[in-house]
Amino acid sequence: MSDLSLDHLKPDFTGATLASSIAARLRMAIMEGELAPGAKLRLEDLRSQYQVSLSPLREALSRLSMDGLIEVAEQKGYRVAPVSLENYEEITCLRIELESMALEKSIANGDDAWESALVGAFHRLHKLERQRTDGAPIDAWELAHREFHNTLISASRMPLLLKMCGTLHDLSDRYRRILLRTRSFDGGVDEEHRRIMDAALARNTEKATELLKQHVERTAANVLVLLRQRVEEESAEKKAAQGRVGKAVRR
Amino acid sequence: MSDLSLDHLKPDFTGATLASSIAARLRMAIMEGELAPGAKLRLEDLRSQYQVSLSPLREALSRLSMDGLIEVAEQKGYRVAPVSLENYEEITCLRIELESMALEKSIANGDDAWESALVGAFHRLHKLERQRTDGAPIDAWELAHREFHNTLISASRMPLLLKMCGTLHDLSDRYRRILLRTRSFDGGVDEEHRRIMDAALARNTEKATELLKQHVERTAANVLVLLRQRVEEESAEKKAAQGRVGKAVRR
DNA sequence: TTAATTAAAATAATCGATTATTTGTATGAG
DNA sequence: CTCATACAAATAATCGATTATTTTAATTAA
Repeated sequence: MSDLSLDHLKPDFTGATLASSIAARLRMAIMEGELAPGAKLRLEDLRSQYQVSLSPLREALSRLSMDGLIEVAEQKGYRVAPVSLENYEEITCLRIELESMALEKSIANGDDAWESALVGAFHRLHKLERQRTDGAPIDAWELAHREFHNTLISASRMPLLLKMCGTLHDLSDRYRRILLRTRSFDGGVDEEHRRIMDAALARNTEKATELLKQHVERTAANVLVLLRQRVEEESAEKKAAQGRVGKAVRR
Repeated sequence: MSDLSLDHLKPDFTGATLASSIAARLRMAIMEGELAPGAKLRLEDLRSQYQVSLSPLREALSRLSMDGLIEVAEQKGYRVAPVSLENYEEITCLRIELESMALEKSIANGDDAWESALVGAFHRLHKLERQRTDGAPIDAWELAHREFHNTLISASRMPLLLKMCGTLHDLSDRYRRILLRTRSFDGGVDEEHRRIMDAALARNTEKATELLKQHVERTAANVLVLLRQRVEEESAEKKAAQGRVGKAVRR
């Protein structure tokens, strides 16, 4: 059912190649913010940390760069993709446009298998949602959440579009996971998912896309509050640092 | 003005790294159909052909895979992305949606610099258009054409969207260049470009996006005629081959 | 004849060492 | 003191050889 590979989110690193295993581990570290946005990635450090040679490491970094999680500067090196207000707003805007389009096609084309896959994906997510208050299985929830959104649009018969939506979902998730780290249980999300599913199953395209849009926008609004705070803090720090340098130079 | 790098389309291969140089050369070979869709890419062959080691070669292939020009199968190898009716239809559909969105934003945000860049890009394209009957500078036209479409949407302030549009443009171009290889002069295209530019400069969003849509669809229709032929021929050949095998087995 | 099994060849993935480039630091001239 | 230059250290890019995996071909049994 799923055209969009979810392999890189699975917790086991038994990928066929070393490169894919390293890519998965790096991806997780970046998604969780363990590797901070904008951080420089020195090849030698990574090499010794993951105990691999340069070849698979470069391969892994290349792959992450194509998902927009890493920036590459020729001859200069790699760094974790920085975060910014503009970037998150663009990601959100594109998610709404592209996922809506995909959902519309999916509703038009979805068959019985799609319907049951959707019900199943929601069920799994719903169960994890209730367990989410006791912290532990956050990764499982992230995975189920991604899978639910992916299943929604999986009948669209547009593999490229699905890929784009998956990439945008990941980019968006990084912001959410970094900024909403200490997140409290939010029953509203679960209900939103259910209503989107219901509208999709009822083949009510208008309603489904509208609900999806609201769902994405509401999450984005929560993230944006904290992101704005963080950006302001950082620019304040920067100014303070510049002030100190100015004084030092002056004397 | 241009957020979207066009470096990889320039004819000089003086890229900073070997990997990017190889990537550019491979890209050109694929875009021109010199490396046929679906063709297997053996590392050893490429290595000896381009006189490089495996490291930069893999790096180059990774980069092309992220543009969808190459497919990677772990432990199995690389192949040139195959072509299909469905794939081309999806590319066209996405181009229309995404370029329209980008054009809309670009018209909303475009300043004086954007306007003059657009006029300049059209001028360069227009001059090459008239020379195009005498075959030679086809690459120059392709580059100017890409640059015109890119400039149209360059004021959208959405770098990710620009990147997606550029990628889709390349994918679309491969089909056009492979199938419309012996293309005769088409004055209509030039006129279409001019009308799109005029509508954009007049800030007529509705008209500009509609004209852009028609422009993309008209080109796509031309390609699709030949693509359908080709697909039919291939399936016929396949049947014939199967027939032969069947006979051989039978006797 | 077909299907399963195994050995050999071809091919992809990885490694450790080498080369090229950039970055940081110190020195000296204006 | 500032800017420029040159040197040294750090880092990225590349290479040639090695290891692991897949594909092909040959062989045998059903």
